[in-house]
Amino acid sequence: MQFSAIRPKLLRTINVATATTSSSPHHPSSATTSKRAAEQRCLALFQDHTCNTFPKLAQTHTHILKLGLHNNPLVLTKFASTSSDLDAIDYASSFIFSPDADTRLYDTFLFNTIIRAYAQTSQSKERALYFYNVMLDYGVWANKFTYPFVLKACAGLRVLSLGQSLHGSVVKLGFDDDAHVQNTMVHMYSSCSGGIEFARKVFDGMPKSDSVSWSALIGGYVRLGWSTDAIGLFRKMQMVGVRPDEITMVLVLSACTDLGALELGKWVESYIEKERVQKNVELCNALIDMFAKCGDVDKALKLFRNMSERTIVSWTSVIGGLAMHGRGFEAVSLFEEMIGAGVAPDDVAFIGLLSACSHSGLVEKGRKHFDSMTKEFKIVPRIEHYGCMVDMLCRAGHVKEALEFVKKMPIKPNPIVLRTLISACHAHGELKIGENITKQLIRNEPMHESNYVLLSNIYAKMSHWDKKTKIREVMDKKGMTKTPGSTMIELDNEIYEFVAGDKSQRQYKEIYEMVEEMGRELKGAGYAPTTSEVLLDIDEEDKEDALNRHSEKLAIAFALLNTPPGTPIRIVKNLRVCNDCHAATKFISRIYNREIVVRDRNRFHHFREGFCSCKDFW
DNA sequence: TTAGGGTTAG
Repeated sequence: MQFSAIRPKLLRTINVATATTSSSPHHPSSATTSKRAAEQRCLALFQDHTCNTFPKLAQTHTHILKLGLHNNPLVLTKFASTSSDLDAIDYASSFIFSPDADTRLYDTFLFNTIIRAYAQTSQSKERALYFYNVMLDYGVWANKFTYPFVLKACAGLRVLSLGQSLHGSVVKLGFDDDAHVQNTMVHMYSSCSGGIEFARKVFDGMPKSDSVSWSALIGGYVRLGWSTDAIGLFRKMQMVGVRPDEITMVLVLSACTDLGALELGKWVESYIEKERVQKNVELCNALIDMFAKCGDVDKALKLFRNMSERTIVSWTSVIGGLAMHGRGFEAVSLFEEMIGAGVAPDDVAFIGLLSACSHSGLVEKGRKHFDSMTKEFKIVPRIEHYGCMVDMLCRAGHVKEALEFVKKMPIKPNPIVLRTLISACHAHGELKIGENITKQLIRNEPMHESNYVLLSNIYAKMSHWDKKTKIREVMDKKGMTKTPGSTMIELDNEIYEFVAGDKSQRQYKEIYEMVEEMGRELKGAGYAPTTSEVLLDIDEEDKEDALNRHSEKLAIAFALLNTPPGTPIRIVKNLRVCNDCHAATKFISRIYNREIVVRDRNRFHHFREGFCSCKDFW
């Protein structure tokens, strides 16, 4: 951890502070005011909530100097705690730690105030820890209030070794029996990579746990993607009689969202109603996100319309939800409604909007809003925004323009952008360009499996069969492991997970018979398997067999066997749905007269009567 | 005169 880099910045702000003071006139009346009254006047300045921005704070600073209170501890600490934006906090601390400051005034409360200010701001966790070190350097003792701040900062940085050393200090000073400190320790460990076992250990050793302790642990499980276990923890929490609150419910909903478990999500919603958990904005946002990502975007929209108070997250969740379901027009008009309502869009809202334009082929709208993002809203585009634009141009078939766009981008394209370009080159016949980009990408990312799949597809299209065969050998030689595709389906409050060629289900014989039957019906209806999707070096018949064992097809067969005719089927795939499964699912929706909703890694596909809502662009 | 867990995208 590098803390030394912070000093020069502080010194620079000190110069700014001095310049501001010397240029301002000195009022003789201030000098005659009694010290006590000056202090009161100064503290009153901080009651004004508009004073927490940098320019306002600088103005306040001038006043402080005028009143001769630059070394008053009350004023100093109030000064630091008022700040809420990073520049302002830096400014305040540069003032407090200026070379002429009276170091005898430094106490635990003063440091706690500064550490808290930095720990609460997302980009300044390092500075919180830096000032913790400064505090120790000055020989000022940390108390039980210091550690929740410091541990929180460490959680944000996700550095396990640092957290362990703080844990050591906590034990040494005897604060490890304090409930707040214990809960923050669970949170810290559960946020650090590789720390979940430690979090569990602290949690298990706690004499008493409350909803905060459970939420800290459940949150860790959710962050790791251990959603099923997170739900399991929630059930256990109920069993031991700890009442969940709105934050616990946000986390539980987040786990449902990850699993795509709509029925479970609905149950959680009714639980919230039944238990009268306070439905604040954040909980409503989590509900909206859950419904949108579990396939019921209309319900998400309804909840959104009924909200009395909305934040940018509410708008973004529902806009992103519509985009994901291919309802780009509605997403764009909701975005425009948001601006009309006076809510300023942020960078995330623009990602939702641009991805809506991309998924629905709204190229002109996309260009217009991308332009307004930089010019009107002064948001600097990140690689994700450029990525959306490239994706949008590629889907619309403007491959040449997309290539030009990438060349002109002020930032280096990341592998995601390059893969988008390569897929477009493959789809629109720019094979040579696609091959070159892929080779370059493989040099940068030699262990990324999908780069080889892309190259293999390009060679197949170029009819370079020998080169295509070689790719498999290269992959084997490098010992690359493929992320196994898996599909989940929810049935009677249980979640079933399938992987390719799965035989772990009790029903597996019937499932494979059903897959066979589906295959016969599909062929009769004119479906031809897309065997070029299969990377393995095997003959055509075996390839067909490999496709039939894809996890999506197994899950659909399972659903056809276990649900009444005519009921919709909802499945969740961990990767992008493959070409062949997409084509097959269209046929299945018609032949078996089922609406099939597929959530893949990127978006939703609604299959109905032989068609998909994505109009074959995904 | 200070304290703990949460939501959008990638």
